Amino acid sequence: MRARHVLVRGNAERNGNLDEKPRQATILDIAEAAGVSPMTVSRVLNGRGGAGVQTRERVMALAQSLHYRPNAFAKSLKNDRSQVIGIVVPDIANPFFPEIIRGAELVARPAGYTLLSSNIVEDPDREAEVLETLLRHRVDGVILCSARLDEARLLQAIGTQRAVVLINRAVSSRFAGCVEIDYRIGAELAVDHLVASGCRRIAYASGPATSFGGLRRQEGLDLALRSREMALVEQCMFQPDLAGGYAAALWLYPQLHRLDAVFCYNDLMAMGISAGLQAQGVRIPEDLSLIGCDDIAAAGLVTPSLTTLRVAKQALGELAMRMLLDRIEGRNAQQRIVLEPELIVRGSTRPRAW
Amino acid sequence: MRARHVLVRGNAERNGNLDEKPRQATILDIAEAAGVSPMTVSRVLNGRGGAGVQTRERVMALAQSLHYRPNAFAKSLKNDRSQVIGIVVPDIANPFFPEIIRGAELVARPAGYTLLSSNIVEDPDREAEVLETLLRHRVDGVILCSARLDEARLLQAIGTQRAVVLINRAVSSRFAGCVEIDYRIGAELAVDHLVASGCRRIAYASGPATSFGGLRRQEGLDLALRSREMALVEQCMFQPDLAGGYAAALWLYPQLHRLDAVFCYNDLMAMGISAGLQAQGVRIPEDLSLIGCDDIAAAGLVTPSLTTLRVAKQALGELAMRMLLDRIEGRNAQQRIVLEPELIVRGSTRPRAW
DNA sequence: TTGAAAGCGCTAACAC
DNA sequence: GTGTTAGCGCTTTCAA
Repeated sequence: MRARHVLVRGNAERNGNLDEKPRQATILDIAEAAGVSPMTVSRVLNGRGGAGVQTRERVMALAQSLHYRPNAFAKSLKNDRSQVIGIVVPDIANPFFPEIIRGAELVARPAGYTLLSSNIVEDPDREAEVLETLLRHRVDGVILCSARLDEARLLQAIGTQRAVVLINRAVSSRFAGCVEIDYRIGAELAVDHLVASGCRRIAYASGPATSFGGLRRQEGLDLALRSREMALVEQCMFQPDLAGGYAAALWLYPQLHRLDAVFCYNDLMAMGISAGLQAQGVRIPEDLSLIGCDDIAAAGLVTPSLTTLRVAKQALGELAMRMLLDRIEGRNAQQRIVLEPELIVRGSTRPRAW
Repeated sequence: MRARHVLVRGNAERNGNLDEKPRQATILDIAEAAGVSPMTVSRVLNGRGGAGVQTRERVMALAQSLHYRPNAFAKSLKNDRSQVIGIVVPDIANPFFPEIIRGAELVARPAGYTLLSSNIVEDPDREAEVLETLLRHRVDGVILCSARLDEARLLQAIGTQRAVVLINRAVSSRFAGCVEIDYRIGAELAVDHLVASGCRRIAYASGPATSFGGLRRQEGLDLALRSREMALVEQCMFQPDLAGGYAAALWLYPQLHRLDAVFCYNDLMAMGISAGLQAQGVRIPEDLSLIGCDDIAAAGLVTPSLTTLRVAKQALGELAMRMLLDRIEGRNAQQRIVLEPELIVRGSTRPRAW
């Protein structure tokens, strides 16, 4: 053993109380025990070259036996990188989003990043707050799903983030990458199908007014209907979840004589409407056709099974994460990705033959 | 303005490249600008007393205009507390868990903690890995849902965490707090109901072998059946999700002549089984009664609607988080909480009158 | 009321 | 191959 390094603090001194668990071992503890400098330990532990074989082995063994665990803070503070990525979703309880998170995770983990997911419960203020928290934690990047903030606040909030990818919300690609679903095409497909199956009086049960995707859906509906010299008969706005769907059902019930189909913001809403109306004796699709959006797992299991626009949720998450990693590393090649939804025809709409 | 503090680094120097965004302002930047010491700034920003009114105002204004944002790492490194709590769930895509997370969040936020949720995709190795990551990030505590690790690995993994609460997994309360569902009582309720509605030949579609709650369910079934001089007719083990349910349906189909009811590990499985069997022409509940567990939102919407054991998911999360906060602060008063599930009778089991 | 010094754990940059 | 120095941003302790 060579130079012996100064024992900065004895164990007794480091523990406030000797009864407590011993403090986490640090690189310094290993260095002392191994009789080398902290720097050498750091090198070994990080697999950088330039360390004698015996030294390496001694250090490794000690790290093991002292239960050494690198302190992520110290590392991040030093490196100015946290290896953490934030993902923000409007509602974790909507099965649409966990699938996106899964996809993102699939890409993030092998790349050495940890995912920090936050749920904003459909509240724009909370969204700003969450973004701020992520900023304080110096996340290396953020994926923001269906941002509910208005343009100004959004730009302000993401302006200071290191790298951002938005899902279902477009901004100039200078500020963030975007992965979008082409809901206009989706709406077109839906209208096509409804009209072909004999529907003429279509309503739109929209979600939050602040939803970018919701606007796109509506534009798509308007365009598709106008090209057929039709128009939306009715429109209502409720929370994009089951409870919102029930509420929408109550609202729709007295208007049923004027309608023969409802296009819904998402599957949860459609399922709520379906259940709510059926409880009143309304027959789906005989009395009313219903189309959802997302194709969450439950859509195929409810009765009647839900006709819906399928979105590749996991792919969405994967693509967004890949794009974010590119942006973090300064490879900004791809700025915008658009996915097209697919119409899945099931039992909540009348067959075309009708 | 009084003493002028040394300008440690000019802005140009601090930014590698002048074209890049300016670096995040630090407490030092504010101190320089305000002509006070960093310490004073720290005091003001943290609302600790002991700072002149004018000083305070000057500092506050500067923090604002420089877009100061505290660096969570530096704080944590210094304070040895991260104000972050980890929550680990087996599968984020199972609607059961987002509800727990929501409950936990509800309690954590007002207490000043951020939630870091991780999904282990039903893989014990991944669970150990995730726990290790949390440890590196020095989370202040961990809520572990339905831990899949065996006892030895579990104790090892949680031994070094600062505070731990387990959901649906019991260990000595020295190591962790526990919040449990009393699945034995649940199973008893289920058997009661099945027997009363004329079922005699009951099977159990179990989830992961490593699930503590799964074992409890089975024990409950065994006890309840034995007291009636009955026994499980059959038992199978599949993934606790929809796909697992479909698989179970395939397996069950050829055995149907020997069965009149299946108790399922969770609702997702039950829904999968229900859909799978109905696709084969099996009538539920006429040919087979089905009971799920959890009462996720979809359970009431599928056809037939699912008889199930309702668990207070959000309460579960809230209670666990409260217990964890207690533990973090050394108030270990309450060590174990048990919640009882409630039988929700719906359409997937025959009426008692039968 | 305010400041100086020191250190949390780790690692680039530069010795040797 | 290995060590020294310095500093990431913040706060505790002690001093003025």
